[in-house]
Amino acid sequence: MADRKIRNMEEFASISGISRPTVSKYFNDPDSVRATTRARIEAALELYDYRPNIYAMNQNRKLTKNLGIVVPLLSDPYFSEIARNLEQRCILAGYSPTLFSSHGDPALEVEALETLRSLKPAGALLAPLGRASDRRALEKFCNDVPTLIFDSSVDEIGLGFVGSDNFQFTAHITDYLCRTGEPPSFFEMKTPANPNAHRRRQSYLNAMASFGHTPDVISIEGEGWGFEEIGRLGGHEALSKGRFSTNTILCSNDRLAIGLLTACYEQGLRVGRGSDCAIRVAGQDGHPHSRYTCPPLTTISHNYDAVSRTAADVLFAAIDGQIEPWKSTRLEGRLILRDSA
Amino acid sequence: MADRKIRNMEEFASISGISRPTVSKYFNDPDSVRATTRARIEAALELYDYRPNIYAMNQNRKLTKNLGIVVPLLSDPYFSEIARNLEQRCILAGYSPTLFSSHGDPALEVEALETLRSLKPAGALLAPLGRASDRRALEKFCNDVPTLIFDSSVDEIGLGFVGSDNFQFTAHITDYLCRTGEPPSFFEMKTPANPNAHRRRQSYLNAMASFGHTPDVISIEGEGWGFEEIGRLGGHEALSKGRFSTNTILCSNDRLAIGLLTACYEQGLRVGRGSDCAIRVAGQDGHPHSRYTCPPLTTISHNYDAVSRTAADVLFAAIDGQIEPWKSTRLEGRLILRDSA
DNA sequence: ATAAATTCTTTACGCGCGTAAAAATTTTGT
DNA sequence: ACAAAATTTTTACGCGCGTAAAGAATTTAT
Repeated sequence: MADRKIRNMEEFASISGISRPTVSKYFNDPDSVRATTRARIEAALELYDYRPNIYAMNQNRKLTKNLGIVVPLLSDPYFSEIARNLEQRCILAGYSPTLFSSHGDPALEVEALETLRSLKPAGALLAPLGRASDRRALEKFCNDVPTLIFDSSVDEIGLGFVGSDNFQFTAHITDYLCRTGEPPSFFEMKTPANPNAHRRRQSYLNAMASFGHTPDVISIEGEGWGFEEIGRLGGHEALSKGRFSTNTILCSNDRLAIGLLTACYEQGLRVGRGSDCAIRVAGQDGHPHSRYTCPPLTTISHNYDAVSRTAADVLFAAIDGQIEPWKSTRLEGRLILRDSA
Repeated sequence: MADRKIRNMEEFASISGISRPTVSKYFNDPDSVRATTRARIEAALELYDYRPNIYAMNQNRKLTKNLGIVVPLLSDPYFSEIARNLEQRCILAGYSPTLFSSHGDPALEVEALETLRSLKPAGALLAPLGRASDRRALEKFCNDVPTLIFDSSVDEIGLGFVGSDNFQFTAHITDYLCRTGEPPSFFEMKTPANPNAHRRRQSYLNAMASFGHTPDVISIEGEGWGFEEIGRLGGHEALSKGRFSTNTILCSNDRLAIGLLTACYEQGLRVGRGSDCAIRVAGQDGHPHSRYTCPPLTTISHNYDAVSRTAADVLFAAIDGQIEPWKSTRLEGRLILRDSA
């Protein structure tokens, strides 16, 4: 590899003996130039390894291939997992995804959207913070950029919504718990960040009513995104004050359940469905970590793959010009039976 | 807020009655213009909320304020945590960080660096994949962009290296384990992705030798970044074949330990330091999740804050022109005593 | 071989902004 | 009120590339 440094397309074009517009055409679609010129360009590419500046490229394109992916919190493995999945789909479809995390902060969420705007994206996949989100900012962004909302819905903005069917989630796992033991108490945060939490509580209430059981909701204090610690502390308090009316606890999400499991451990309570166990604990989400708790956590899992595939497909279709009315797609979860309940 | 859409700085300038170069100057440093003009601009800003295109801005600057942060795998909470920490420091220092994940793939790591190049970054913070990294590509990048390597070192490239003192880590926790019970066996992956693993094994061997104990290294099979599952499977095999020579196991990292804890649970082994426990398990890293395992994991924790602060400071200093010779900074870890060992 | 079709080169402009230099304006000092 | 100093406006070019149009060159068809 010759080590002369190529500064721009102009230089690369002249050094490879091809005109710049043709080189530009090549980079937009290698098949759009004659085979012989393509070969010449690629030969030069071998020698000088030049790459067009992606940001300059997108500056003057009518339709860029940029996509934005915005998630509330990358340090939550649930989001990092789904973000990774989405990124790969975008790349496979020929787009250049850029990932943003709101870090749980509504101001940063708006910031991320503004930065994203500068990329002139062809579209965006956005998982809003939820309750705390700046609705107006999101809506404005959706008006300018084809945006698919996923994970947690915010009004009827954007191209549509793709997420999990939280009613089905909770109904399904509540049903399972009722059939296999005492009906569950419901363990949740009093002021959840995510609107899905409300759906889950409601679904729990519905399910319990339909089975003829008395519901028992324990709403614990705690702000922010440190769900495990919130669950642990709330769990300690609830356990020591005997606030659970049954021996079965359905948590609003897996991270809360993980914290509760720790609280149980710390109180010497054996968790599981064996006769030697004092308590059953179940979560919701199918969090990547739930397999490795002790005991492994029974949960109802998002269909990660289907959610991200559907979300990506809807966005790609919209970018390709297929206009569809706003639509909400909610995918069912899969019950994962493990030892905790 | 008037809802006329501003397309570019030209439009915003004319609508606010200020010339574009002055507006440009304002955005680069609001204090560089007269107070009255600043007020006029900001008044217009209230009305029309325009934002300069960040990518166009950086196109023609000699020194941008862009920074790149590249980590091997965002779905590992260790990296997402340190990435978040670094991002905030960059923002506070007035930079615009962009986060990239290699997703465990060397090709994507190179891709990320190439994309990053297009941003004309003032600098980069890079945590290499390790063994699998394309050394030459990294080196070339470091030659062009002031880059600080963190977490795992690769030769003496870039401005320097900041990470944890893996020798101290393992020596310290090995010492603790020896003093409080049986000397530990060492549980690791045979082909670890991260070079730190080798230092930890070596340090374990050294420590055991210095205490006059016979070392016992169990190297398990497994490729990739699914450490928990690797640890669980390897743990099952090692446990059932009786390959641990003592009742104390020091894992090469926390994620492996988490998998091993699950294996212990599944084999009905009680983990902890109580007399009723069959086995002690310790990890290394201070993984965000280690607090919530059952039992909570004894580990030696990275000084996340100091690592990221030092890394950021070294980079900022270099960007500000302070030329220092290449230097490796390795920070000590803090022993976190919990119930598992 | 010749005409038609395709592809390439040349030329030129645009994206949204940084930045430099000279001219015009405003502010400051006295 | 006046000159000096500080700021702003005007003008112009550059960053790295997309893209359109017209003409030149090459390939394909007959």
